[in-house]
Amino acid sequence: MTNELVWDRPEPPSRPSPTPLSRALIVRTAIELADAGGLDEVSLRKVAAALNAGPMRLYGYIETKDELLDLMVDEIYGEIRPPDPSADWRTGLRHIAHEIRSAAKRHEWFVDLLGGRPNRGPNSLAYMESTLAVVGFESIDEVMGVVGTVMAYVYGAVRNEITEIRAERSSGLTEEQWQRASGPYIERVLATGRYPTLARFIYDGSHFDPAQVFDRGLDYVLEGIATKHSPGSKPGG
Amino acid sequence: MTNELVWDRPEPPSRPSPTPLSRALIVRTAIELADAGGLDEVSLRKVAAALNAGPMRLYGYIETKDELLDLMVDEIYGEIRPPDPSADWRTGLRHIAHEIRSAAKRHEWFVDLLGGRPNRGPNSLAYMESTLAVVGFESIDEVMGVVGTVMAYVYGAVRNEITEIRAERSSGLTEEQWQRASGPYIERVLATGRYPTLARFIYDGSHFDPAQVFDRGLDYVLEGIATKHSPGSKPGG
DNA sequence: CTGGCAGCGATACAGTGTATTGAACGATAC
DNA sequence: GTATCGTTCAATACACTGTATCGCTGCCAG
Repeated sequence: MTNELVWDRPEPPSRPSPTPLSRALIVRTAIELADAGGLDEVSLRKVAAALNAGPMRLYGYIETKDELLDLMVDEIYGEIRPPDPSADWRTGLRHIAHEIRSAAKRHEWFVDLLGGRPNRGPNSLAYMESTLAVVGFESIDEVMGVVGTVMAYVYGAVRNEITEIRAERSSGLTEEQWQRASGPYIERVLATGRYPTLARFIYDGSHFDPAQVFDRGLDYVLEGIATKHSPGSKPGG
Repeated sequence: MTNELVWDRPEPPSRPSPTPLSRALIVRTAIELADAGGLDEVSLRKVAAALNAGPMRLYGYIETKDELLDLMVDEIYGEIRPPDPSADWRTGLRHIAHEIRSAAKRHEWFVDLLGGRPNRGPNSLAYMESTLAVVGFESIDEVMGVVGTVMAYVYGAVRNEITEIRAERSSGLTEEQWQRASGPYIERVLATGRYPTLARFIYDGSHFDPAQVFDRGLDYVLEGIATKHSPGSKPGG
């Protein structure tokens, strides 16, 4: 008994010449999806679909989803241009801080993944290398303290900035507008008089360019380091 | 036709006097679960199960899971003791920084939620109020810049510290041990000679008490602020 | 032509947040 | 005392996640 309707099978069962895949291609696709729609758009099914593949196919190139995320982070580290090696520590660190900030603005999801787990990819290591190298004190411990402090500030500041951008986007309002006009809740709370300083800030504070805010904070940090390491107070002392 | 086996229904269909619930109780339970096993243990089903309830019952008290997370964060803010209002700005900010750090060590998940979305709960607002109030410069803009900088540093530093603790716990090794002995990967990479400073740090760096590292960085930041606002350089100028 | 093999798809499973549905209860109206 | 109503909860269902397993398919070695 010959089976009927053999001629309109859903697809010719022969392979439809699957797109060739590679780690790099998968990572690039995932980054594009994340840039467009945030980390929520990076699921193995969605990434695979964007590559005309089934979800399981990715496991031939990637151990686990976390590994994919690590690769994405390392890829972004690769976008960060190292400072001029001849630069002094201050301009070098400032350069790196700005690089991180602008990378995070290009890829907002970057900051969601940054502190999450230690990163040991090649680009990440190169980034750490050039960052440590630009600080020229002799004591390696001091170098680490300085770099760690600047990086902690950069990371926290960028995270705050991105969070604010997202809140504005999702509410369609500027933070300033939001704070002034936001649902009756904040108004009511402030009207209780229990938060006088906060109220003063919200009503009277002028809101600067985020880049300026970032730079001012960075200046505080760098100035503090310079003060503690000024000529005369030898490093290591 | 009488139904057979009516007597051994899975449960007497009358209500087994369900535990009375409340927002506060739900939040407390969720925090306990998170403290014990991280945010992964906070799913609506697990929280509900810990309260002998079905998952959907929580929705009578909570709009969405994100709201639960917000409530958890606000609860932790409530644990932070405000600084002595008579303290000068420097000791006040230092106090708050330490409070945040110790709260994050008690509740490691705290840092995962911190920068995620704006927090407007009552405890969070009270925390912001007392933080802003402790900085006594006259220009509200300057206060904001100072507080924002310190908080960015604190947030980034705490996050790094918690991340390191987690990595150590999951590998069973100290970061130092890990770096020195870790799988051949790091060794091999360092052996390429492309990361001389990094190698020097890993091999020669002495690893301090995390609390000391935190304080040193905090001192950098506070010192920088003090320098820029030293008597003579009037605030607002 | 026949076997193994490698790569890939389909299926399956346990878990998630949440919408919908329906059943049981207490209180209220007659 | 009975009927109805509204509230409160549990059960079910849905779309989605990451991933283990399995079985098919086409290619290459013999």
